[in-house]
Amino acid sequence: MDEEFKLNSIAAADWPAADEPAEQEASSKQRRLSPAQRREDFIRKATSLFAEEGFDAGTRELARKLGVTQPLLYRYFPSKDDLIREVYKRVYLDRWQPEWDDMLGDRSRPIRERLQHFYDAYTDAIFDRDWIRIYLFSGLKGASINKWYVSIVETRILTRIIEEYRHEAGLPAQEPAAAELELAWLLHGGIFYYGVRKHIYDSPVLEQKNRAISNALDVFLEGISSVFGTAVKTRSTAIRKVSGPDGQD
Amino acid sequence: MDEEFKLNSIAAADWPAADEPAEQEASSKQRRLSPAQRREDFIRKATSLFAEEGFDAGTRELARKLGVTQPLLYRYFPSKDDLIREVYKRVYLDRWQPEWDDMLGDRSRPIRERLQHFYDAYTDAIFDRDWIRIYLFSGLKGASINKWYVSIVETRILTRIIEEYRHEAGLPAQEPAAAELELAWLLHGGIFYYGVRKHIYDSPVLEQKNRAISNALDVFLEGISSVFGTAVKTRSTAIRKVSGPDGQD
DNA sequence: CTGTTAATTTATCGACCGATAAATTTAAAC
DNA sequence: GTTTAAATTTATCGGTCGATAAATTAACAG
Repeated sequence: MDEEFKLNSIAAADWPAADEPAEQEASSKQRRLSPAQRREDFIRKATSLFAEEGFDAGTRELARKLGVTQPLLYRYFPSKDDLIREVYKRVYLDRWQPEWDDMLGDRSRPIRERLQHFYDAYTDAIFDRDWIRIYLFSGLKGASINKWYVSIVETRILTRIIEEYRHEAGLPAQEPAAAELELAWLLHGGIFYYGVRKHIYDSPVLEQKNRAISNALDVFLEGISSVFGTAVKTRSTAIRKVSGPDGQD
Repeated sequence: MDEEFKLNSIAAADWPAADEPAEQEASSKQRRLSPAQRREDFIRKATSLFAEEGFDAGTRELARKLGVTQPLLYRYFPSKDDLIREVYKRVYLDRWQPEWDDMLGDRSRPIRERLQHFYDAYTDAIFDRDWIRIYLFSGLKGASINKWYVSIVETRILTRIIEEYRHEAGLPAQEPAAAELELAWLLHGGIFYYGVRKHIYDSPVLEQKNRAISNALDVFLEGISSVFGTAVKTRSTAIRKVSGPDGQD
């Protein structure tokens, strides 16, 4: 892997000049856009097109969606692969919120609360049809940025979850063991799969996402404490019993 | 969805006649194969090719891998889509083991043991590069057989897990609530994601699959019993009872 | 060996793909 | 209004795709 990626690289629209002539507003009758705006439109529409049909979707269809002709693409991107790379960056890099890094490590709050806040926010960002489909498409394609992101999840999220759990449980601090990391993957993958079912399989999921997360965290934290051999105050406030949406059971 | 699927439809090689002239063995110098054998080879190679490159992989590349020319494909399949459908059937239908259906419902054994046996066997069958990649490719494509399979998982596996858990925990029998099913999805998705990491992301996973499953089941069963409000004998290697915060509040 | 059947190949079609070059048109500068 | 730069379109190329028709050739029956 000889590519380098950086989270939140403000790579947005900093090409020719996105702020000179009062930045033309998106009038529908506008026949020409500023290069920055046009480029932005290409990336945006390409993201949703590739998300739906995969990266084999044609450049002509993309141009048609933008109301322009196909060769225009090549004034803004040297090749289709370059466009794809821009889409990658937009999807993978620009959605990571820096505060997530601190969120999990804030020991002034109980871990149960931190995890709930984190996964609520994190899934708000990535349980998005475009994001999750492009994530899997790029994974199937073996894109290096996908493997890079997986390692980010492991170091920035899962390792930290285990570390913070161990701390709150009064266990000695240490590098998380492989089996512990695997348990964190169980939680993370289980939550992630909620998004897969919703956006890839188009399958019905429990409507209230935050409730699904809350129950998942309860099960995980309760369960992990017995497996690890030490209990931790975990339960969130209300839920005493899992039940249907209207609580009838 | 106007298609119908059936698990374990012995759809293997029952086309023209797969058993007449002593069924030619796969000699490398053989220039012509029996139609049944040729068709079988097409499906097999197509499975691995589509698994690697997606269903957009070309028919010429497929033929090349078989050492034949591309138009020959069309003597065995009316169209590429028909070939893809055959691959679907092979991957989705022929791998389901009928005994799995009973495995989960055998109340003469504790649920912990049943779940371990089931997931060991189930993942032996589906944590296969071809299977899991075609599963996701077809999901992204919106193939009806994929949606059908998801519903099979829900009715044949997840619903049963909840029912059996409730039974063993002494809870009243009832249709699993949506939130309960969602928790079963958490376990199932978490385990499934192990295969995704391994075969889609090509990411390192805990070597001993059965240990990952064992830990996952410990966490799940211990956790769910505190969330459901009733404990169940779960641990594989008998350990003390967890200090479940006794869900009554 | 001869004749027949069918498995396989050769040749090719029309559609679509990503990409390039040249012509055109818009918009802003003067 | 004229000029000028560049955004956009028109035209087109070589390659690949799925698919069809016709020619070939291997295998078997007699």
